[in-house]
Amino acid sequence: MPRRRITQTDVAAMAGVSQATVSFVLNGSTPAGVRISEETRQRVLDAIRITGYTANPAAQRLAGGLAQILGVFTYEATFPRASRDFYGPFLVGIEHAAERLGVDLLLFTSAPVADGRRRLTRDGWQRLGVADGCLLLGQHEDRGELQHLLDTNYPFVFIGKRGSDGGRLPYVGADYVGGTVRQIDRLVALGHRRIGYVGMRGTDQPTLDRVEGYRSGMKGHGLTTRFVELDDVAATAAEIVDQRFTAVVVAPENHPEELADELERRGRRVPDDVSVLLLGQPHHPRRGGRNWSGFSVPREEMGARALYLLSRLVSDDSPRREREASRTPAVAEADLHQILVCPDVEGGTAAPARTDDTPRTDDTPDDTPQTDDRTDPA
Amino acid sequence: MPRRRITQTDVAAMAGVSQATVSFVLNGSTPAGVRISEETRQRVLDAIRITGYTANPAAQRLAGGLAQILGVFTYEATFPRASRDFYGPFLVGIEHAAERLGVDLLLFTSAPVADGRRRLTRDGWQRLGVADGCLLLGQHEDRGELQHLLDTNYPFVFIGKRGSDGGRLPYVGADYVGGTVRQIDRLVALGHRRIGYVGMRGTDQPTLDRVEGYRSGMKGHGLTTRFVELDDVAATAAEIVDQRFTAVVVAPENHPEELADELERRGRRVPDDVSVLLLGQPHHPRRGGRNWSGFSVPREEMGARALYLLSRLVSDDSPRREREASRTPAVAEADLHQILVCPDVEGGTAAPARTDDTPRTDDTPDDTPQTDDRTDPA
DNA sequence: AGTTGCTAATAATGCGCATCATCAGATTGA
DNA sequence: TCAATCTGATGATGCGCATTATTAGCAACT
Repeated sequence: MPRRRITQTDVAAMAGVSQATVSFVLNGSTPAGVRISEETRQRVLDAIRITGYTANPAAQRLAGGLAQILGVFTYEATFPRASRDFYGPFLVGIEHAAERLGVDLLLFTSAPVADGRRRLTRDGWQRLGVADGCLLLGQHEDRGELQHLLDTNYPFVFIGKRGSDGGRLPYVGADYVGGTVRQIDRLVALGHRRIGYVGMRGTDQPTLDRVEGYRSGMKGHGLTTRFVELDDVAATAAEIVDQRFTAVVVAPENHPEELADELERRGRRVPDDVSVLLLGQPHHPRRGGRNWSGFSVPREEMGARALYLLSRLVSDDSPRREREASRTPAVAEADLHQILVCPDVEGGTAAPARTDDTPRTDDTPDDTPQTDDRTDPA
Repeated sequence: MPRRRITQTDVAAMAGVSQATVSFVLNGSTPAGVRISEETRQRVLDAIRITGYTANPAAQRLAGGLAQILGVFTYEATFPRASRDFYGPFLVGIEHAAERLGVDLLLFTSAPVADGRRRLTRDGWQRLGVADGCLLLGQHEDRGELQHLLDTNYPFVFIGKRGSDGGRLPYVGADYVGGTVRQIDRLVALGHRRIGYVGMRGTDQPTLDRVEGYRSGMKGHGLTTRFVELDDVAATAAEIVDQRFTAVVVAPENHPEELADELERRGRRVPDDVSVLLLGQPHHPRRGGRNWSGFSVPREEMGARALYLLSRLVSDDSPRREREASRTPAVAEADLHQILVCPDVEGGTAAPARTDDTPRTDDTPDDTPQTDDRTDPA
């Protein structure tokens, strides 16, 4: 029935104590040697229960406390739909975690968008302050933007592995390397030897990791790495046919659906003539699309794990936490960088190599030394 | 480079004015006859530009201003996935609108969840206060919860039409009635006469509206309404066969996919023998699912429109707005209740009635008076 | 009796901002 | 020339909370 917000002062009045006492009771422990008797504590708790008091997050935050609000900043804009399809699952995981943690989520949709990318501008990061901490997702470029966060000691967690610059940045990533290695293993087990990699020359972490996985997987079997990197899907398909690949691994951003169509247009059936493994989920699942074999990125779990991690960082950073630092262990160094397994997907685009089609009929690895199509720094 | 937040006081110092002056400049107009000369105004704006100042939303909100944060409360929990699939599109539209409005979104994931439904408890609504206003989506039950919002004059907008209780509640809904009527029209145009309705006895607004649309559509053509309301999908299919329906309209929550399978198992092909029109989108689109004919609910647009409406209500309610109320028109009464058209979807589950199969071969409406399967209050 | 030590609480302060009440100085009117 | 009016700004206050500094009360020593 109250027209006005119920404040700590209201609760205090009802319990016959001061506002400060209510605050102390709510925050559990006693900052500077302040103690509250069990009796008054109960009286205050009763008053809270009766009035249905809940803290005003804005005030909490302003006073330097925690508002139980965690932020989500997405570098990619929500539109066009494409990115939304990709980020949706992360959000689902994040929301689920938020539900379990009992926190609200703040989506920073106000940040200015320039050519499809959202920027964390100098002033933009000030708005992050309403939230106790923030999740960052997507490829970002600006190094300087991050420096601010580091400097101000604002808690944040990246979703997606950070490579070169990642030393001090907490993140939850996916094991693209391991996932890709396993795909090579699968193909080899099916008898494939001429396995191509269709990849963009992106410098983003997932691409780098997939390439690394491919290299190391092929090397492990003594096979030669062969990259196909053409802009045009049709040209790529032609190249695959020319090179007599019996299998290719493809990153989702390389239009696998169209690629398979092109292959079949050239008389190569998938997977009968050519196996195609997808290194991640299709970006734009469409009606009647193929049922891809490959691995999947545990996006929901990544989102959830990232939020849990953030939540722990936040409580570690809170002033209260620093005082009791000795009691409970802080977030372990090891937890700051989490890499999640990308489970294999059994679809319909992988099949045993056709022995009459492969250059060699025996099962032993191709051991003729060949030069790599690319210079390999490793 | 600043370690600390930049505040209005910082800006004021740089511009050689008082903090209050900065606030006035930022808020544009002059609350109580306060005037700022153009010259100082420029000096302040320059200082803001140089420092990259941005208001602290928490402080703004605490001081009774607007934080440029709009809330989203979902009555359905995010998990299980089902509801997420349904609510996702709304969120997409909402996010898009938020981007354009330059506001952040606060998702109230902290509200307690009981058997899949999130509750807006007495204390929970206090947390809404961080946001300037709030979007409510999903079926809610508790009348009392809403009363609070009304009482406190907190701006909010429902997504989804409000029926009985809707008089004073602003909402953006979908025209289920009209959409359903059009489906009947389509079927009749295809020669169908025995058109059944497969519906749950739900009392939610969409269900009520679909039933109303079906009734009025059938009546318009002088046809008899025939409802099938069985718990079991198999039994429903059997009933459809028994009744020799040549077409049925189905609500998405009634497992249309399974229903069609059951029909075909009974030797009735869809759409050759029985046309099936879906009254909304499939709730769980699955790989290789049917390409449904029917209508679609413009969920993204609903989300976006709702946020725009909310944004306008918020600025109307702000104290500043009330002062200049005479200058710009407030939100018109008419805009408070928006009903969006549900566009037809041309899928593959509608076909002309097979004349050899229908009880009558002529094209004239069935005019033999028959009693309704149900009592029709209309 | 006076000092120390301890418990249990309160008063006071500030976070950053919006807003109201006030005020100094310039201009006008009689 | 002195009050009345207008212009352009400032000071003070409070939003609701966390936190620090302070105090009141009381038992235990010396």
